[in-house]
Amino acid sequence: MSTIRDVAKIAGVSIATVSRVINFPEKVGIETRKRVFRAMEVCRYKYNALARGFATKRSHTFGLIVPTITNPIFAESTRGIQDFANEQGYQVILGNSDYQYEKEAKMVEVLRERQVEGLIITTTNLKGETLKSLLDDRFPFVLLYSTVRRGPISAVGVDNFLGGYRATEHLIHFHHRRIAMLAGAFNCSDRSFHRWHGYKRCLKDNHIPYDPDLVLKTEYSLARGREGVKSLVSFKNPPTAIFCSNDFLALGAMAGAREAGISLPQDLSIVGFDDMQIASSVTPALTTIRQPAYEMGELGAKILLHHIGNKVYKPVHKILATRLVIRESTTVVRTMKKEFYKTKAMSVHGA
Amino acid sequence: MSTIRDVAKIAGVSIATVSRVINFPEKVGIETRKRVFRAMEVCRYKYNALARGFATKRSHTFGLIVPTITNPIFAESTRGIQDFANEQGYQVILGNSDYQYEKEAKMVEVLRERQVEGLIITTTNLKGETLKSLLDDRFPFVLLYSTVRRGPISAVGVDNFLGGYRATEHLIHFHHRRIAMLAGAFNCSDRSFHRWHGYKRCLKDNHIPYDPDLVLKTEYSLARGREGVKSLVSFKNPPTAIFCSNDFLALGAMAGAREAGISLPQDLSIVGFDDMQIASSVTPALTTIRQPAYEMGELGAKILLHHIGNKVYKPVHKILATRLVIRESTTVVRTMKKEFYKTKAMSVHGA
DNA sequence: TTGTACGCGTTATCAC
DNA sequence: GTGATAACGCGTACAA
Repeated sequence: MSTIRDVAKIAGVSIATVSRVINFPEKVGIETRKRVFRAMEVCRYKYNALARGFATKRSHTFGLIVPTITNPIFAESTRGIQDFANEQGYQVILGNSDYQYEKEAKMVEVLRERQVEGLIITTTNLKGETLKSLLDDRFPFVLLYSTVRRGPISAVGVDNFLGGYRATEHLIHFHHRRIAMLAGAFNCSDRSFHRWHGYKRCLKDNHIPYDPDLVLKTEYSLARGREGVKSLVSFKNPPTAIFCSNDFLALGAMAGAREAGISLPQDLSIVGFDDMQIASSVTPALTTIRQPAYEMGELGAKILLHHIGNKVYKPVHKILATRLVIRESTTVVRTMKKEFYKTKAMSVHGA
Repeated sequence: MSTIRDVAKIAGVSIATVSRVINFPEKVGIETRKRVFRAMEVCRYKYNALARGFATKRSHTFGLIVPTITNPIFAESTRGIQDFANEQGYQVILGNSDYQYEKEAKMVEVLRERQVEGLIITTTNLKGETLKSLLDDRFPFVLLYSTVRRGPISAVGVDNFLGGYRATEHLIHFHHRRIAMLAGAFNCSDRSFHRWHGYKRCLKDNHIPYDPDLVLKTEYSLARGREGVKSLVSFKNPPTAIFCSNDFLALGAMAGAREAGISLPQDLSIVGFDDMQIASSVTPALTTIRQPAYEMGELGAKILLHHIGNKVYKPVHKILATRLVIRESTTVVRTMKKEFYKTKAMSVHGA
């Protein structure tokens, strides 16, 4: 590979001039410029961005750590991040933590050694050493998908508590009282934990006793959703509705329920969380809590770049709005159907 | 940030020794080693992998270009790539082409400037300048998802022709004769083109006339699948089955068909291509051509690393097996149901 | 407008 | 076992 030295020699100028042609062409005489460009062609010169990064101490790269890119919701936010980053001349190195703190910590280590200028992390452990040490070193980073309202860490996420609350409320509105929850393991994500809190609180506010047997903590996957629902419906007093901590779990639960001979949504209402693309195209279309994933990623990248660019660090916390998207996977509890529509008619009259 | 120079000074050794402690600890006396390690702690030394890359001309990075990471099938293969790469001490920079050649070309440019050691590309244009110039420069790269059986370019993919053939054959076996195809635009991917050829050929082999009106070339998305099916079923002589070029299109088609009041699979059989995770969990579960995405990615990365490591370049072509996964979205054409099962019974006797 | 010279953090090749 | 020193390719003062 030829370098600016080769180009300089061929063009009969100094390396500084070549460098200028690359970075500030207008600062170089038109004739010299042309000569340099031709010289570049002659020796098939290719710019070395890594060398620049080394010289300027700016890699124009940042690291992104997600639980796993195979979850479409993370793919979505990743696109948001990439699109903005690329536009700004940044590239992103992607790593998966599989919801394991050790992998996350290792990845942070590796990426920092690689001189990424900043990190976007969907963390598995909000309280871990990793984030603390990032903070100590004043290393630019922002959390994604986390509900952090204050403190020194920048984050963009949604109100998971409220999301859980709304999902549950929607079910209660449909007269469900035996409402189960398929939750992601709490040690994997504070998100699931907050959603569960929202669920619990909503139950309480509506004077529905909390039954711990109705809460299954499991891994975020189709397979676990499938299994979970089967165990749930085998109870002597099974739930009439399930709130799932993410759409994978919900979609898996729908499949599992059908395998168990349950008809949806008549015999079992299901609500998810995320609103991944496919959620609106399945049957019954999934009722779910929508997270604006792409926007979240975009915003996260924007904030990170801002941190990188500014000397003074002022953490920013953004809570984006979620939205309950009511589709077909939830309906009025069977025994209450007549009742429900009567009430409905009345309330319409009342309005 | 402190450097090996600082460490050397504190430990009272030369920078060469510090470097040796980092790379070949056993080559350094135990006492000196300890002193160096302590010095590292003192000045909170962090290794700079970028500087190493600069010095050794090995970035331990490679680039990955996919159409879009939001398509779960590409997320799957990406995981295969990452897992293998990380294991080998490599990181991957991810870029999206959105099936646009210009974006792909630009991305290749950017990544090469970044000194990635190799490239894995799911290309949009097999014949373009980009790949040619990569070849000219003897730059290590491998194609993913492409059917390339010979020539100078390394590739791992599946037999798209055969996949298209088998999908169509399956439909014909179910007595369908009006078989439409929802295809990805041919200028976006040779994959769709080959699948279409398989479809056409199978029709021919079974003496079914090819009707160009039954082939819709469109973008790979849920929305386009939805629209496509609606236009298809509005024909005076509508198809009884549709072969979709990928699962997104198929899933979209299922949703669209239902919106058009068609019951699945009785009135319309649908087969997809990819077998993305969700395909087995929808209703009706999607019959599709399975591609081993994760393995494909893994193998691609393996081949790339091999190319990077070896001086002599010998292209390798791997065609992985696809598999027709018959689930619930395809069935015997309505009018032929009785006929079909009679034949079936006979053939059982015959066997 | 153009050129000289140095620095960035590491590896690598010699000597000792 | 250890140290001195020259690369690596670029940016950037500063000088001309």
